[in-house]
Order: sequence, then structure tokens, then C-alpha cells
Amino acid sequence: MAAVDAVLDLVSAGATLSGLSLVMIAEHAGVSRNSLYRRWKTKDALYLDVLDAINKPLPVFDGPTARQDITAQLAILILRTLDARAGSMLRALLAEAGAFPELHRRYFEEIVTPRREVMYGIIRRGMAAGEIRTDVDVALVNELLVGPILARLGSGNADNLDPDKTSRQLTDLVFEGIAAP
Amino acid sequence: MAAVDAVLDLVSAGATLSGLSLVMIAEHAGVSRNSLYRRWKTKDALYLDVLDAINKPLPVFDGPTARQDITAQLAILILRTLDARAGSMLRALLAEAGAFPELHRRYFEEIVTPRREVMYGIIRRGMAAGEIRTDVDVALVNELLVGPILARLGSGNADNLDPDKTSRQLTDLVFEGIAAP
DNA sequence: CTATATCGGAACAACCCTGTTGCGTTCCGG
DNA sequence: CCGGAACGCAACAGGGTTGTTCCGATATAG
Repeated sequence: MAAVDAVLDLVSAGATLSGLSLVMIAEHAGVSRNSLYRRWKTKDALYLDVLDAINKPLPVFDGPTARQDITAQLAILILRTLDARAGSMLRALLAEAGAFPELHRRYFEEIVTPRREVMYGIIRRGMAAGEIRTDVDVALVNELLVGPILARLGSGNADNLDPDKTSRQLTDLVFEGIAAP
Repeated sequence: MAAVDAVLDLVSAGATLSGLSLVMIAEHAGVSRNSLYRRWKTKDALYLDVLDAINKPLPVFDGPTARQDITAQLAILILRTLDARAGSMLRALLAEAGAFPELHRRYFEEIVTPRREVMYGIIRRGMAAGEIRTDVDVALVNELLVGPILARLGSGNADNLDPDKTSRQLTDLVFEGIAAP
């Protein structure tokens, strides 16, 4: 799978999905351009394999409090965001969602939806346990928690995120609010 | 400036900044390809004019409470995010920051920094007035407020945002927190 | 009215990417 | 040992983009 690594390297270096040429991929992978055509009928098919390569399963959270689980899940999210190759790939994918509809569909289906469901589950568990107010919108709470991280991913300046520190700061802020007592 | 509009239209339709060709822009603008070369030495120069075209000055907020100013500023941000042409342009720009360094620099300098400073000012005013806790990081609070909106912009599904409703919900949530009493 | 500037149309060579084909080579299993 | 499978190399035609140039039309200003 040298081609998959080549795509990740090149995209991480600033290439666009539609702008990437098979000759570039072949050269960077040290592989004949012919072999790429043999294995993948189209560039989309190759990109689908790239997407699979960066999609690792999520761990299951079951700590004593929902608050701790939220912090842990945010830390995981930050960790994955810090992976420059995967992050660049996702950013490039989102920027050209229109040109690669199937890729965009599977991205939502296999990456964002599972993460979202995990977070929803934790939040609902916190509500049931009396940790979290029940008069707030679960989806909006989730957006509030992951929004800052995803915004960093989109802006490309996710480098100075710290999994432990930032996840704790975000959780504290969202739980306690910023209103003065 | 038909060329600027053409770029916005095409990018909004899914085109990439590096993928956009001058022939496409010329055709869509109903302008001779020759004229484009005459006015803009390079594609970067044209894109800089496009960036200027979507950069409207920010209104000044000076309401009775910082909370209201924050809601108003978020509403403005959502409004601008809802502009499909400007939003697509910014998303495309961020996706190819590496290929257009000057464009990326001026985007930060002329768009994100001013907005950020406005928000910082409002938050600090709220702190001085005793509305907002003083033991929180101003930058982090700002990220918490605008993160969800920018994440929507990056994901491309900003359509179902409502300036009034969402800005109020976000402000309430961030002020009050989600912890059960 | 006229002269200058601006524009559109067309053509040009040079380059890159795409699919595809053909052929020689290398590697691995039976 | 041998044969098939996978690979690399080269070439091809076709299409697209880039700068640039030349020329004719048009409009604008003096």
C-alpha cells in the first residue's frame, strides 16, 4: 500500500484531491504508474482505500462519570486531529466534497457518525445520572464540545493542541459555564 | 469585476483554487481570457481581489451587556457563514493554504484577526463588568463560542444555522454551562 | 470627428495528465 | 525447473491549460 502512503504524504504537503495526478502519486510511491491503473480503476477507488487506512475504531468509554468520559473522548479526538496526514486528508476531502460524493458519504458514515454517536451516548448517560442538565440540546452540546477542535482542524493550526490539557479545559468550561457567580 | 463574481460562483460550485483555470473563469464571466491576463498578472492576484470583495467591515457592538454583544457578534458571524459564495471561498482557501501563502496570510490578517479582536474585546468588557468569570482563558472562550460555527463552515453543512436562534442558544449554553445544579 | 485605449477572437507552442497498449523483466509457487 | 502473475519502462493519441502574440472591433475621451 505504498500508494496510500504517497497520497497521504502529498495531501499532507498541500496537494488537492482533484489536483493530485497519478504520475505524482506513482513517482512519490516509487511505483510504476501502470501498477496504479492495474489495482485501482479510478482515483476515487484509491482515495476510498486511503480513507479506510486512516479510520481506526473508537475505544469504548465507561468511566465513573460522564464528565470524565467526555474529557477522554475529546482527548482522543484531539489526538486524531494532531495526526497531520489524517487531518490533511480530511480537510482536503471536505474542501472537495462536491467532486467526490461517494468519498464524502463514506466519510460521514464511517467517521463522523460513529464519533457523534459515542458522544451523544456519553451526554445522555450524564443526563440520566443527573450530572448534566436535561433541558439542553444533546446535539448542540456535542457541537460545543467538538466545535473548537474541528475548527482548529479546518484552519490547519491544530499543532498547539494538547490532548490532556485542552480536553480538560474544554470540559470544565462547557460544564461550568463562563457566567460570573 | 465580473471575473471576481465568476470565481465566487465557480468555487461555490465546488471548484478548487488551484484547479480553477483561467479559461473556465473567462467563460463563466463572459470575458475574454485575454482581458484576464491583462488585468491580473497571476491567478493569485485575482484571488486577492476576490478576498477583498468578500471582506466587509465589522459593525461595532456596544450594548448594555457583554452577553448581548456576544449574541449579536455570533449572529453576524453566522450570517456571513451562511453566505454560500463567501463561505465556499474561505473553505477552499483554507484547504489550499500551502499553495497560496500570501492569500492565506492576508485572510488571517484581514478577516480572522479583526473578528477575533472584536470578540476578545467584548469578553474582556464582560469580565471587567463582572458578568464573566475572570479565571477563564479569553482565547479559549472565544474558540468555544465560534468553534461550532466555524466547524459547520468547514463541514459545509452550515445551511441549517439560524442567526438569531443559534446565536442565542450558543450564548446561553456557554454562559450557563451544562452541569446540573 | 478622431485618436487612443480597451476589448474580443484566434492562433500558437509548450507542457502536463490521462488511459491504454505492448514488451521485456523479475519474483514466487507448484 | 518452469510457468504464471505482477511489475517496470516506453510510447501513443487525445484533451486541457498556460502564456503570448497579432489583428480587428469598439468605445471612450478630447
